[in-house]
Amino acid sequence: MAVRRQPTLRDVAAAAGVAVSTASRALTRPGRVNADTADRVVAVAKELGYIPSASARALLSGRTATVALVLPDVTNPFFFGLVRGTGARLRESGYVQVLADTEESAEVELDTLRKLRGQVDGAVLAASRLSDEQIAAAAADLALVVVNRTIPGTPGVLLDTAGGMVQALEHLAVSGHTRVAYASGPVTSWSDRRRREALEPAAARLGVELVVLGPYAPVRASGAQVADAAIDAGVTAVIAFNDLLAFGVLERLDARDVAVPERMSVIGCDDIFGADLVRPALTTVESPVEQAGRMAADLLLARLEGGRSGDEEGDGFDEPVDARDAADPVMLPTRLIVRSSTGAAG
Amino acid sequence: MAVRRQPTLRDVAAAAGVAVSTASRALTRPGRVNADTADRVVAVAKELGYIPSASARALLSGRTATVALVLPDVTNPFFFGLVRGTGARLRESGYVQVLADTEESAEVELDTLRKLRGQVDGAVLAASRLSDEQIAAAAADLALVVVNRTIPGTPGVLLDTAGGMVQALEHLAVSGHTRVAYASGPVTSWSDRRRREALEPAAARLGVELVVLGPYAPVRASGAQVADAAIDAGVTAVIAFNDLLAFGVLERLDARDVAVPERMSVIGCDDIFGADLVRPALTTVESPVEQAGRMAADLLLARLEGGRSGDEEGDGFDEPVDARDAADPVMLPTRLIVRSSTGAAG
DNA sequence: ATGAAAGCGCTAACAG
DNA sequence: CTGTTAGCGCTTTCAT
Repeated sequence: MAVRRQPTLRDVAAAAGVAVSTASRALTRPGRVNADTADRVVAVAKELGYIPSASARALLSGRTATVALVLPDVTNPFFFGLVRGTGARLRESGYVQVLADTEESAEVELDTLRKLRGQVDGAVLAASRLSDEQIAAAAADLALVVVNRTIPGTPGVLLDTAGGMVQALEHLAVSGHTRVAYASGPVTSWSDRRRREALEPAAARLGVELVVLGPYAPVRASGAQVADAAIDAGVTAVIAFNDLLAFGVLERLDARDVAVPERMSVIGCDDIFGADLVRPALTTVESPVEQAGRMAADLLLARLEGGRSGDEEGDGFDEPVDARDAADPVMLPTRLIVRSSTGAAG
Repeated sequence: MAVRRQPTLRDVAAAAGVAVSTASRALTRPGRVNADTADRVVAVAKELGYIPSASARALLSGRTATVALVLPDVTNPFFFGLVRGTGARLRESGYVQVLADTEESAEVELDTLRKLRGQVDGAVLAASRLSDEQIAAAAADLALVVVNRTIPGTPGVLLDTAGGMVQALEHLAVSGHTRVAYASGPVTSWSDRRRREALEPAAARLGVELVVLGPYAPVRASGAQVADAAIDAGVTAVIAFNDLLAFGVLERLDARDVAVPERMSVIGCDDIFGADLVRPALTTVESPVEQAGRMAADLLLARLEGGRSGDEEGDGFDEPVDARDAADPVMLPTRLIVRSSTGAAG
């Protein structure tokens, strides 16, 4: 501890016998200065353990080389791939990634976004709990990219879990299931709505009766209700909103001595850690989350590095809308992973 | 997008018809300014959507109100509690927590620490991959608290997993096991060394033969080797370095048709997500990780808020060592959670 | 090629 | 109680 005072550029310049401006150039633009001088400055800087002050640089340039990834819950396994994907891509471009956990609270999320403004150059917003309007408002103050949301004017990347669920339904239909339940997630979930909208016509097409259960909180504990409701409904298969819920379903079915998959097939979504660990192993929909993270970071960096919207001295007139702002969000395909929790209709 | 220019304090002051210094005081020290003036400034600030620049404030004060939690792998379930604990405690004190993932690499960790200097007021270093010397050196430049490491002069908090493992051994001994394997973790692991040092005398005391296997990479894939080695060694129980490894052991035993716990008992460590999900459910050592996080944050905040070591103009003489620097690190107790993967000796 | 000086947004003296 | 001034560490004109 007992942190010692950091050497500043002035110290380096003094020690090297040059002006601060020269030292600055030597360190940031080695080409624009005498080679010998540059070498000496660099040597001195290293010797002194000089590290440029991020605050000072940020104050001057307005850029922090830092990007935030804002998540409702860092410990949700679903986001792991996202963290890796954005992190990798950002590091490649010399950015530092910071993670912000909003604890599933819109209020905390809003507050975080406010504090972040000025601290970071931009943010990737995943599974936001905010309304479209709130996000749009926030996007006016901070470069934003959303994941699994469509906000007009804000770039985003989408995971087509609805498509994966349709694959799941097809898989069940082929196995002879004619009555299948979908255990839906939170009413506020954009993904959930999309899935129901995709499952209904698919069920009709496949000649399968679809029973929509719920909504349920997408956690393990809700699985018991789902399992009971599914048995009541007389279905032979359940598709759960996510793997956590599916885990709970498996537990409850086990407790009630309902054999899986003989009497009930179970399908989850996300392929989180543990899906292949439970017995029977869970059939689930896998999303290219890491790729989604990389793409989200790409979109953000494109804004940051590219079209710097230099509206200094804005005089009240609205800026023309950037053409790319209107671009459709990227949609990434998902796929069904078949494991032993699904089988022929009982 | 199309981020608009942020209003500065100058804008606020101008709009309120006061000097910037007055505006500054009104916003930060409402007491030291005329109430009416203060109200007006605050109103104007809100209306303009003024947000103080973190960079400017940091540049001036040298403090960023930000603390980093540095982890080898954010997606390792073991760290979840830590993230929550430090996060909660830091938020209480108005600090922002940023997570840095070092990808299990000493090099990245060192680099991260370098970049962090100046960006954050301090850092909590968990499961560092650095040498004691490297950590000590880093601690000279940045307020540091370590978790599960003992670095002279650097405060830390320890999880007594070694104690938990002794409990595990006792549990096995009571169940009649007389020959037990410990599947050890990475050679660089401080915890692993402590555990072996604690298990050996405990085994002698309990009249149990202890077979140390390994070292193994603490991942699921290594579990197969562990299981095979345990069977070879003729033990009736395995204590694994962590749950991930134990999961792998369970898988392999299942594949080889070795009944658990009838022919082999299995114990893990950490009680990560999934430990109660696998079949049979895993007996494991649970650590108060969240509490550890809270304590680590406490220690760091104490340094940050308290004894500001103001060694301006250091003249070459060493600072006297702060008394607290030498304090023994806090040690937190752990406990065994018995589930169905352990039973009487086969 | 290099130095001097201005200024990013803010706070902390120091006057008034 | 409030305005003026200086300066945090750095980059960037503008001279030289």
